[in-house]
Amino acid sequence: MNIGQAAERAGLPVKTLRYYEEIGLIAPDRQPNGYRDYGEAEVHKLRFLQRARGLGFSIEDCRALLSLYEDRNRASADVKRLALARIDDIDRKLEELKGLRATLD
Amino acid sequence: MNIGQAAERAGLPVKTLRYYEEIGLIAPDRQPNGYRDYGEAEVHKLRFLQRARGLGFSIEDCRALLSLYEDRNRASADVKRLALARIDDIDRKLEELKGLRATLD
DNA sequence: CTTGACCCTCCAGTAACTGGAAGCCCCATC
DNA sequence: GATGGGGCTTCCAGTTACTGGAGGGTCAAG
Repeated sequence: MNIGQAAERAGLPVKTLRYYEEIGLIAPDRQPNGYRDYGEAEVHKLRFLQRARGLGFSIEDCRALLSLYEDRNRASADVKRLALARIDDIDRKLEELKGLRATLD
Repeated sequence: MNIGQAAERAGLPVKTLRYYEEIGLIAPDRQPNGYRDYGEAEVHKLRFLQRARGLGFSIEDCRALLSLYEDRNRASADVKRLALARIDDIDRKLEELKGLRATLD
């Protein structure tokens, strides 16, 4: 699918998808006419990025999270450690959000 | 207190505190020697900023949240609407975080 | 065969820091 | 009272993660 539809489905601006390709995060195929060609897998990852970025994870965090996501079958110690660390981050963020919400409420 | 201690207590780099002053977010007094002088109220707000920024709220969001925080007694319709919108944001973020956590888990 | 909505690249600008140079302030120690 | 170190000041340049815009190609519809 073209970049516009992929962007729409991921909830991200077209510009951001091009930027993600530039930095080597999500590299879609190209159609014969030069247009980027996104598949379901790409859209899935883009959605993941959209959420993670919105929650304050850096691009480099996301790159690591994505590699996790891709190699979920590979169970290296590194990958496990990373996953656990991220889950800790997330739990901390959850607590913070709850606190923020309570303050506002 | 000096900027170093305030930064330490807020969990933010010294540079960031100076930046926040520059953009008019948190403006501490000055000591006779020209050093910035942070009080408890400032530290409190800085901690709030630290958390909200880490959760992906923009500086402008934070500026609004802070004004909310300061005028919590003033109950204008605007302020209420803003608070409710932010709580919605937070609830959405909470859901997203839970989803992310589940994926990783 | 033109018009409008897409798409492409490239380059410049913005948001929110981040690092570094050059220099003042303050306290401790020789 | 000079001196050394750590923390403070301003200013300016660099980085990250986009964002906007110019200039131009592509494609389906009329």
